[in-house]
Amino acid sequence: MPAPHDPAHCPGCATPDLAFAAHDHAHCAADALQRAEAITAANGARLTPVRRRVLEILLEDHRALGAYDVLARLAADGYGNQPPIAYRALEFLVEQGLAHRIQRLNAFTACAHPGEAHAPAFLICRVCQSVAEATATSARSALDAEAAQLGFTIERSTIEALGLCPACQDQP
Amino acid sequence: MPAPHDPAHCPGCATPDLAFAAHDHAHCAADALQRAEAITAANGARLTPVRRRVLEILLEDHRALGAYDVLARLAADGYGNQPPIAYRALEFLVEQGLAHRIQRLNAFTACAHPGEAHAPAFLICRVCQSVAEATATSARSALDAEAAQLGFTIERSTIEALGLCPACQDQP
DNA sequence: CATATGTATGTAATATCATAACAGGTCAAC
DNA sequence: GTTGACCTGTTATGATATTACATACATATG
Repeated sequence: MPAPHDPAHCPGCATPDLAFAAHDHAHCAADALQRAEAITAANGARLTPVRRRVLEILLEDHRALGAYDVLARLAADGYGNQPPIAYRALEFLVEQGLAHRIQRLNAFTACAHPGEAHAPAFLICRVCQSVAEATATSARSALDAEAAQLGFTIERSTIEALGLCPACQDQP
Repeated sequence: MPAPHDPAHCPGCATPDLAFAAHDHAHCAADALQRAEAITAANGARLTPVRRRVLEILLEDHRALGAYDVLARLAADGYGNQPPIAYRALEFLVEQGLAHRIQRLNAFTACAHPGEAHAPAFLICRVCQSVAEATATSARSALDAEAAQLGFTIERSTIEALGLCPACQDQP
């Protein structure tokens, strides 16, 4: 079992705005993969070659990829090139908390904080397409409170924002 | 120009949980149509027969309909039955603030509060499929604050929750 | 009234996203 | 080494959405 993640050794990982902060991305991705091994093992699930490869592809940068983009990459690597190949691997990663689906984009992104229980909000830059995970704890609890007042019980909620990331704001 | 909307005369309309409250839905829908006339006129836009009909269809109940569902209804009424017919009318209604798109469902719902500036959260019942608009003011401002802290500027945000409405909770 | 202009609608074709159903392969437990 | 669970491959199809172009309609203007 790998050592627990230590943000102190991961420039960028310590901040919640990982996608927007300069950081050692190779480390960031390698670390995520290592944690993925641990998490799936702990869950009794198998991080098979296809699944692992899909996670690697998603981890290449902090953006969201469509299932067919992933599929094309898989096919280039010699895996099957039918949609279910990609959808199944992506579904598995989402179930394991290793990736998230971005509703607004019909696309998927690697989870920036695997293993930590969280229900993030996504900040999507409409220029560079980068996707950051924000914690959204207070937004979510405000929403829960309002729903409760209406007698509605929330089971899952989606919070996604479209706009400009810090870098893209500076050069309009 | 129709009289301004008076919630006092619209049982249910005064509450934010319109979709879940018992109310005179015929009045609710008729009123929304009337307001739609006023709003489009004020915007210099035309509420043409197709567009009006689409709005009527969406207003039939507080649920979300897919573009192809709407299209089938239009075709039955003698309008064209190619996808752009429905998508264009829906897009128009969304632009005019008369309908909303529910990302999670790839579907559309009539706006419950047309004419009032708002950026609602949607509460979607997974059993009866009803969709309520919540104001989500505090959730949205919490989200804005967090994004601002990360240097991200939000232009549009989507807040959608899936769960159980009051009625469906009572009979599981 | 004629006609130019912008806007709306109709239609064909196609792109994009997603799943159902089944066949075959892999691997670990027994 | 057979069983059973799970994973992958493949075919087919369904669901959602857009592009491009043609036609019709409305309004403003000569």
